Amino acid sequence: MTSAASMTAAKKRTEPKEKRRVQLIRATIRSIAKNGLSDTTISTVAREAGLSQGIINLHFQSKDRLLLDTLSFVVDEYKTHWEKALDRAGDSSAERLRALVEVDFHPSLCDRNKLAVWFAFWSETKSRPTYRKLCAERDRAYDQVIRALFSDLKREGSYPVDADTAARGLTAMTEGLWLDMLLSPKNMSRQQALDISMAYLRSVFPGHFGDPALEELAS
Amino acid sequence: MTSAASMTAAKKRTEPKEKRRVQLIRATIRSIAKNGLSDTTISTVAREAGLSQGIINLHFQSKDRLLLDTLSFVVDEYKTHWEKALDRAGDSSAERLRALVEVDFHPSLCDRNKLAVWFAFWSETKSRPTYRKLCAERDRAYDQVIRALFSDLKREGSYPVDADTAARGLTAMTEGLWLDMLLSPKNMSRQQALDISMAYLRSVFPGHFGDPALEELAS
Amino acid sequence: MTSAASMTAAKKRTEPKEKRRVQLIRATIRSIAKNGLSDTTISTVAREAGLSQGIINLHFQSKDRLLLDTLSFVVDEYKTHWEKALDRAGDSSAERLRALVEVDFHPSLCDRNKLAVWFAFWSETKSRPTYRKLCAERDRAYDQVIRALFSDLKREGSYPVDADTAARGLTAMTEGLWLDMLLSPKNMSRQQALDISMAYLRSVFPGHFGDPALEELAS
Amino acid sequence: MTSAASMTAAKKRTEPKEKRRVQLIRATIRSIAKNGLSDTTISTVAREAGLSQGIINLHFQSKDRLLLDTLSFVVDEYKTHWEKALDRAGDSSAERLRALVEVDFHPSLCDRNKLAVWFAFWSETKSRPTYRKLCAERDRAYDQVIRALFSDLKREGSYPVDADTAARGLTAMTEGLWLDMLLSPKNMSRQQALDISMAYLRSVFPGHFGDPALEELAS
DNA sequence: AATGAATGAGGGTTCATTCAT
DNA sequence: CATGAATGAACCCTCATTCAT
Repeated sequence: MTSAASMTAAKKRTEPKEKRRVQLIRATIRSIAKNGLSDTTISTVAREAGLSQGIINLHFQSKDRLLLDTLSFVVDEYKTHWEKALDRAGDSSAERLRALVEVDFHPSLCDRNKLAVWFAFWSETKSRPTYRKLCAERDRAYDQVIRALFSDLKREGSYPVDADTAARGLTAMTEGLWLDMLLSPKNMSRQQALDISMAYLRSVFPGHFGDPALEELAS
Repeated sequence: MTSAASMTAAKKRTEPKEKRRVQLIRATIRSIAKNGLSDTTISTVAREAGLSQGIINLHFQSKDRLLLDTLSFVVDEYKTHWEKALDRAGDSSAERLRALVEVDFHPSLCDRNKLAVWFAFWSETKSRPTYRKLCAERDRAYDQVIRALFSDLKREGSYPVDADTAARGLTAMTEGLWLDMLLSPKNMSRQQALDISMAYLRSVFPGHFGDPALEELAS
Repeated sequence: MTSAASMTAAKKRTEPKEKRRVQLIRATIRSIAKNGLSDTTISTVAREAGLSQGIINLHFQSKDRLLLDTLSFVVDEYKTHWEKALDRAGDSSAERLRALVEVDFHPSLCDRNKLAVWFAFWSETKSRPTYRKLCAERDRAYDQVIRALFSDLKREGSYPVDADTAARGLTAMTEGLWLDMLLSPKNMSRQQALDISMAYLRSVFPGHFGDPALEELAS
Repeated sequence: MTSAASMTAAKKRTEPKEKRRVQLIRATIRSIAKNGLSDTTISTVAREAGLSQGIINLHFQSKDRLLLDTLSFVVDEYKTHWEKALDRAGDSSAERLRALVEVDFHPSLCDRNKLAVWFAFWSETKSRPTYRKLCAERDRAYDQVIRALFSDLKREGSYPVDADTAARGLTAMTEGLWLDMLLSPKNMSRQQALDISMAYLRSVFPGHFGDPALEELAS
């Protein structure tokens, strides 16, 4: 057997493994959304994935690991989208800020299943240091960028509000809008959430962030 | 035996029952905060209350009812404080709005244990219609009042923002601030949360809601 | 206080006690009939009696004692009726035998609640020596009398069957008829059971025990 | 791999499942006989089977279903033996009747464990419609055959007794004999029970059913 | 004598995990 | 790799018993 052949074999053995993991993580997300975290069992996840019960302890050592890896998956996905958005955005702080807000309400991140997952883990953060650690990383990086952008904008013009205060208001508002979308999607669409966020930015930085009509076209 | 004495005797038999219920509900709140909703068992609640396991099915028919009654308790408590705050507040819309915001961050409502409870139930709302119903009631009443106040204020001066949009931004921001207080209390104190909210109101209604320095003194 | 007075007082204290015991035993009988022995709890009995839960351990030391006393009650009642019937009966063996059979299907002994109790205890006899002992006493006394009567009758005429065999056949048939009355009362009335028993006696002792038409009038 | 081999493989996965079920049902029968129905727990059954507690809810969804399936098992087994006996029996009604009586006291059906089960379920029949339904089926089929045979015999000769009355007397006597065997096996052996039954048939249909000495040889 | 709140052992059941296939 | 039968700890709940009133 040639080295190339064995490599191929190795690939074949390991690559599907990663696919299975993702398949199971997606099943976990659906199960948490459908049944809640306390009613998510190895059995509900396996059923959601269309596989047998034993498979989870085969690919993850335990249910705890599955949940942690699911959280990691969502955290990483969020970070990736957010960095890509910054890369694609223009140079102006306003544009970059808008890009971040838009990605927060982009369908691929902001769907109800994933929101359910975020809040499920957040709500157990107080009792699970491991969850907290994973979430905290995301928050720190995100906060820094947002604050920097707010500082930049503040320096450009003369606005009454303190930059940090306004920045933390935005992140809080985003989280609150996510909650509203989770609790009653009929009363809060992604578009409405985006509008509310942009209105906030306009009132903090009058003159920037165009006017509502244009926003809608842009999205 | 006088009538008063017999009344006392009668009370003694029935009153403790309600006291026990409240005692157990408070234990449930602590357990949810300490262990998370999925790790809150009849046993953890009983231990938290310093009583035996059997007592919970004696006063609540099932664990499910205990949880529902706990949610009801928190919902009712919130509503009560909020109505009292409105009663005490002055006549001006600005004052009434400020009163509502202050009550949202008042220690008796906004302590970390209760926040943990709110988010625990919110996060299972998608899979538990009963939870949703209880939460929805609270939200509806609250939203209406907030929007009415925003409408009033908007009518008083000429501000650029749409009243509803701004109102929904406030409720979202409040929820987001609660989440931040739950996730990292070191980074978000009640006072900071209040400051951020008031800053939001100032930027939406320039001229109202005084200036930051005064806020701090007032609290 | 005179001696007479204290005796009266003592009576008053003890007499109702016995009444309560009987009241509770009757409630136990109803509960066993209604719920079965395995679903008869202290609570179902208390409810059936219209009294509080604690009362049973007050009058009986334990649930086990309550059940044993209930069995004793039924056993004693049966014995009493049966002895009275013999006292009232004439001198001829045939008459005495008929009297015994009639008492076995007399409404006061042979009602469905009590049948349910008999079979409930019988069915646990294998695992409960105490039950067996109580039941065995009844059986022994009853069997002896029946066999004696069969022997007497046999001696009077010349019948083909062995007396003991025929006697044991009768007791077995009686028990079987009780079971049929318990299982499907619509298919087996007291009168039918009596008819079947008398027909048995007639075929064992041709010439005795009149004919069916007369039996019916006699009952 | 041949088709036969794969069939074997397939069998190995599914067949043990049915075997386990029967194994557990047999354990249930032993437990009911040993402990009584009210003291038969999932734990006693599992211990009797030498397996773990969880296995019962794995193969039967609940304890209730285990009990129902146990009853069904005994009912079916009885029916099977009884039909086979009829098949093997000769053509004459007398022979067929004797065959039925013999099967009622055949060791494989009439052992004390199974009798305990029959009476355990019968005694709860009043409070459990599901038990009643299962038992009623057995009774109906059995009664019809017995009555038909009694009718046939009656038509053959001229006997004084009503066929139905005599038939119902036999079934009742059989049940009563079973009870006696359960309550005091020392006083009632299978042979004695058979003798008593045959004596009954002889006295109802004089001339048929040979004489006792021959019976003994035949069994 | 009677109540009913409280207890805690033990019931049925669920479920994460293991392991033979 | 994947399965699913089997395990047993831990869950929720019931219930016989105790005890303060």
